[in-house]
Amino acid sequence: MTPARSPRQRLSEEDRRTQILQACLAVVAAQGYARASLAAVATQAGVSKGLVSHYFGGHDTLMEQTARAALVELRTAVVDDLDLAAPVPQIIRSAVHRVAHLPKTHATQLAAIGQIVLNLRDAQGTPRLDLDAYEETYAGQEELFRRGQREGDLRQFDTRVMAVTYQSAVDAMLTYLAKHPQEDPDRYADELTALLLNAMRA
Amino acid sequence: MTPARSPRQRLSEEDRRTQILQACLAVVAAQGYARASLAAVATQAGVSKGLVSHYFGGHDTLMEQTARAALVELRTAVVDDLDLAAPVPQIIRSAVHRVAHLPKTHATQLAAIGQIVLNLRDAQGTPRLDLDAYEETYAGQEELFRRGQREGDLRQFDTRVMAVTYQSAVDAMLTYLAKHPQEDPDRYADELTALLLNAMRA
Amino acid sequence: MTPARSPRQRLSEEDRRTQILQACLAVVAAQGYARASLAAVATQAGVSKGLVSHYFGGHDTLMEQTARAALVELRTAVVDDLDLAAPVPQIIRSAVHRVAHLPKTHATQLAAIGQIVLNLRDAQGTPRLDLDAYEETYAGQEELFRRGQREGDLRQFDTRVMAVTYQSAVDAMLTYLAKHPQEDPDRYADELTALLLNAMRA
Amino acid sequence: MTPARSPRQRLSEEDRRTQILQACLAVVAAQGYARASLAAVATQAGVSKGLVSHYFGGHDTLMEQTARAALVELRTAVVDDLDLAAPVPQIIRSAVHRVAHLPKTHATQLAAIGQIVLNLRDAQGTPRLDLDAYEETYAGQEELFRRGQREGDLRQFDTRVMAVTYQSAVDAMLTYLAKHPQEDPDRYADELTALLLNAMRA
DNA sequence: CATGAATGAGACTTCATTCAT
DNA sequence: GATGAATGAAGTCTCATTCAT
Repeated sequence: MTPARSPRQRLSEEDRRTQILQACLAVVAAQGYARASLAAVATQAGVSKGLVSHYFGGHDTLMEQTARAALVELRTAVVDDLDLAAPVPQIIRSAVHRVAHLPKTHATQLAAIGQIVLNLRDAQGTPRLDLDAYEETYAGQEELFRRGQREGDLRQFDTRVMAVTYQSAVDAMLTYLAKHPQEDPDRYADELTALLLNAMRA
Repeated sequence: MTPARSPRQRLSEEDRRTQILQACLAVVAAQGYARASLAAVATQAGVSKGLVSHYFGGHDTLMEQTARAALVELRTAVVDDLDLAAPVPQIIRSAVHRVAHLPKTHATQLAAIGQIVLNLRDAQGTPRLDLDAYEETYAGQEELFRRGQREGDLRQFDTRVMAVTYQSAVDAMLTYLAKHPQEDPDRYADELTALLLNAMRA
Repeated sequence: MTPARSPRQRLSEEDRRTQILQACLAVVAAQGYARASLAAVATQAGVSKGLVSHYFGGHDTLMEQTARAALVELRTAVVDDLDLAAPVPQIIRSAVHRVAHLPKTHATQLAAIGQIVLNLRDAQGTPRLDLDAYEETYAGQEELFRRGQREGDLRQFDTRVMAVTYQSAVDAMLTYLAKHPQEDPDRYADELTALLLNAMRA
Repeated sequence: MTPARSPRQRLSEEDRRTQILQACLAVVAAQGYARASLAAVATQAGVSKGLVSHYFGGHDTLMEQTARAALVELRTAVVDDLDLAAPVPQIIRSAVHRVAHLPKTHATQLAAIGQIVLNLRDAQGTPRLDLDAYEETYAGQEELFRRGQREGDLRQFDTRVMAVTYQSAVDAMLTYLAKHPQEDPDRYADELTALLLNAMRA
């Protein structure tokens, strides 16, 4: 919680940034967005408040970059090594299983992203990290679904509604497994895959 | 934004409380949790800051009561007049359609509840309005699903996973329709009902 | 602590004033000057805040009148029935004994007066209930001492220093007995009288 | 009243703390406890409100530390260089004379301590700086008196009553000299010493 | 006469941000 | 480059006071 603090260590800019981003991630996940003051982040990182401002310009920028960095970590964990040439049902099954393990391996990232996305706003009060990230995701999934339909693995359905539903089911699995750590992720993933493919398969 | 302000109007305690709760709901939905200061709420309601403190004791109590009041409004809008004796698939279809219309009729309630639930925390930093409300909801839905299975309308499946998934699909519909107001709620509801019943039906 | 409250009782102005003064006395003595808000006094008296303002004009006036009323009660308790024609040493002995019993019978008055005298100030920050009351007291005592000197009961000494010292010794007895309720007031009074007369007597 | 304010002067923590404590002492002595808000203290010290909170954590802590610091100053002024091996009557004479000069040299400390001790209370409303300091003082004086009795300089008397009375007489001298600056402290001290020793001496 | 709803000033406190060192 | 002392702008909350009923 309060890492050692050797005074005046000099690090490269790159190292400093990741050090501070990780600290911010940890504080937001543990304490919530409102309590993640610059002072709290600086303490967690073992640096001075001034340094945080210096590297990230200010509070909001730090939060935004923290969210983006966490999102990259999640994407990598899910997509890495996924065989995108495989039949669509198999891709779905693999992806769902990978996501099911995120709460155990990337709990802080999941928690922090939620906090930041929902709370970070611009001067007018509108959300700053709009869910356009989702739009991107939906498009990719629709394309996947359409390939499955073309290849005869999936039946005909509205790919947009399915993409939204699919994404939501996966998100819900995350929330549920995060709140119920004793559940077996793979069992849930199996059930969910069956449910989804039952709805999709030709 | 700044409603007329006739000086020193006297209202009953009941009226004042609902007036302030509505104002809080509006501000949280429009500006986000962090910007919903007592000052902002008071301005929106057209009353003094002191009055808000007087009636709600403090910031956190106001937020909690706002969330609870909004939740009651949503529940009423969905459950009211629903024929609970009907066959389960028909109940599901009706409920999904009603929920689909919430973004148009109860957008502020939906937005505000999300903000408050995610942000309101106690002194230790743990969420204060835990999602135990969900647990309650899941239990009710599982019971419904089991009745459908007994009556032969639904096939056998894990009712807990299905409840989580069902709820998430409905929530996602809400989010999606809120962000895409040009979509036809009933069309989406039809599609989603088909998808869900396809996964459930015997 | 929270007296019964029959709504809208109508009392004469005189009764209302004493009712409120007593309540103020009690609150100041028990909670201290800073906590004796008009609201606290009104609650203690079982009346509305508005009524307190109405009868006393405001916070400071109420405090001043409370102190004056308490002082009158104390003076009466000490001086009443005192045989002012008796030899001076005897008067002193009687007065000291009476004062020694005040902490048991007039504890609230003693506590409240101290609080108010020390805290009540005018707009410039200077004490408002100046200790001119003491000046009056000193003058009376000096006169008494001089009579004793004329009558040969007391030796020659600086009557002003003696008056100040005498008053302080009596005040200290009050404080001491208030903090040590198990002490016997009459024993202390005997000792103090002996001590004082030893310093004064011819 | 409003000292010069060079922007952003940087001081060591130690210097800042004493600077703020001195400012608090001055404001409490001049304006009274109730008017010694953090804002008033900060203005007097020529620093921002935030800094006062930062160094002292809060209002009550600041007041307590101010009182303690002032008490140390007073003790030092009285006890320093006092020949504790001298005969008891001579010690008393010296101490009384020193105390008699405090109103001229330490008026603010005297006034501020009185204010703070009487007003600072904890959450339950009970005094926070209890007069246990007095208990300590009484014990020390009783010991001194007993030595005088053993050595034959003082006659037999109740040392506790004498200690309370002695302390009160000295306190009263302080109050009196503070209110009558034209009085000669040494003359008063001479008179008081004579009076006290008359009561004590064998 | 009496109430208590309502206001508004001001207190304390927390932080993001700046800047002298 | 790095620190942390210092500022100043909110924000929450408390009350004395006013006034419609």
